Amino acid sequence: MKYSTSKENYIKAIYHLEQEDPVVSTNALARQLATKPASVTDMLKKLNEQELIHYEPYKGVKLTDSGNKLALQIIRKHRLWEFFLVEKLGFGWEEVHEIAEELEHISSKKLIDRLDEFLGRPKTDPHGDPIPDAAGIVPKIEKRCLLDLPIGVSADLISVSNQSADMLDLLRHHQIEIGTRLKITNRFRFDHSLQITVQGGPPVTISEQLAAHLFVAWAKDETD
Amino acid sequence: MKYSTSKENYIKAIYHLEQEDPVVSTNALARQLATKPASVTDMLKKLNEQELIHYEPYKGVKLTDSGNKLALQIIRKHRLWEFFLVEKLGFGWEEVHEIAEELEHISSKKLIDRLDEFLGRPKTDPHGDPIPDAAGIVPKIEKRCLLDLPIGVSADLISVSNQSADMLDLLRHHQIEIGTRLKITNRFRFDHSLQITVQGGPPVTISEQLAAHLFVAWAKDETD
DNA sequence: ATTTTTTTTTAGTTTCGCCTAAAAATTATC
DNA sequence: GATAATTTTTAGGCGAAACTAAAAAAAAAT
Ligand SMILES: [Mn+2]
Ligand SMILES: [Mn+2]
Ligand SMILES: [Mn+2]
Ligand SMILES: [Mn+2]
Repeated sequence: MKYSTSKENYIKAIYHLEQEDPVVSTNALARQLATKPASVTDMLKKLNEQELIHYEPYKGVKLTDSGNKLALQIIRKHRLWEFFLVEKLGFGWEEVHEIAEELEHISSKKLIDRLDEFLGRPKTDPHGDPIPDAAGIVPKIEKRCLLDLPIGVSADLISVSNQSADMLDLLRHHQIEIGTRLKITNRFRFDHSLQITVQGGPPVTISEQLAAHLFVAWAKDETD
Repeated sequence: MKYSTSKENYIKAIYHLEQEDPVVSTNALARQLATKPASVTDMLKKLNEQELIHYEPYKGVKLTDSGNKLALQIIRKHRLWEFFLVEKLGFGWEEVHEIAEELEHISSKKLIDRLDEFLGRPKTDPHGDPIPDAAGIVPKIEKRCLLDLPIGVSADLISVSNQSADMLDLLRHHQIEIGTRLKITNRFRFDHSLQITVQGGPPVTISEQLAAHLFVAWAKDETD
């Protein structure tokens, strides 16, 4: 089955919002898709008709199994294209999201499987997000928010949960990227800002806001 | 300026039809785009409004300079993606046209220039058609129809003017592809079929129909 | 120069995806 | 529990891109 770009964007948005709250509201969707609640209601009726979602008026929305499967296919395409753009074409990781937003709607299944193979079946995209495989299975990645990292423990940056150009600019300024080793050396009560070291370099401070978007992994017993 | 997929397809179709006849008819466009003449008339009014074409009722249509420029950009994208699909992802040359028909509408200019660089700035696509450069300049490729090749002169296959799966299947059966060396050993008056050798192998016969879609280049004095 | 045929345009609909404004349902507050 | 605020849906409409059927213009044939 083939769906319009617009429908695919709705399904993907519902998938992402479901991660926060298992039942998705009309308003939340309208915000996410930069559209109006009335337009969302229209579309929800159609998606319900096609059994991609479970929808009852006033009761919010959930993906059906086939909706979920479709969402994962679109996310797979999005993240594989992002990987291609960064690794093969040399794009900066803050430039790729917008382009992938278009490429994710190219319909050929064979194309995406060949691309996956060509790229070496990557497990994560340039923002550290996991890439679902052809069967829709999402590799589980162990990660915790940087805010939860104990002082003095080294951890590697696994992913970022905000991919705005502004945030990624800031990260580049601190010379932080996916894979960079971070260690918290101090926490400040007043504004919850953190003093950290980057790759063992001199300590710098980052805001709570920034830290909240950084996700890291560390070994349980590693206290170097 | 950004145009809809539909408008881009019209502009490209007009460009291709102009190569045959400098003034393009409503019916010819409808045939090419698999749509109805009435729909074409509707669209021509809009394209005229946007000054992509010169259109007067009943007088046919021509691209304006900006329409021509746009057509070349779309063709550039189409052919670069086809090259990518064959050379990097290992697709057969008969599979790529349909996928490129979608990819050609991805809007990022930077993407296409990076892709061009990544591919090594190819001059021709997998069907032997020239790829316009970023400025819209089409490399001029010397070629003549195989039907015009004198008997006994060796020539290389430069391009094919039909990319249907059926025709490309037939070529594969004869082990003919772009770059293959061909020589005519006999012409038959009755049906204008040709006896040819492929890469110096044993002679085979091909129909006039097939030969009409094959374009070759040979040196003036080469008579080996 | 008519008449016939073909091509093209106009008129009127349809579907999709969006909008605004107003109504209805739900949720929060007093 | 009534009232107020918020959320969601309905009603009506719009632009894009297609369609069918009918009218008009152009081209071909007699
Ligand atoms: Mn998208
Ligand atoms: Mn990403
Ligand atoms: Mn196309
Ligand atoms: Mn081609």
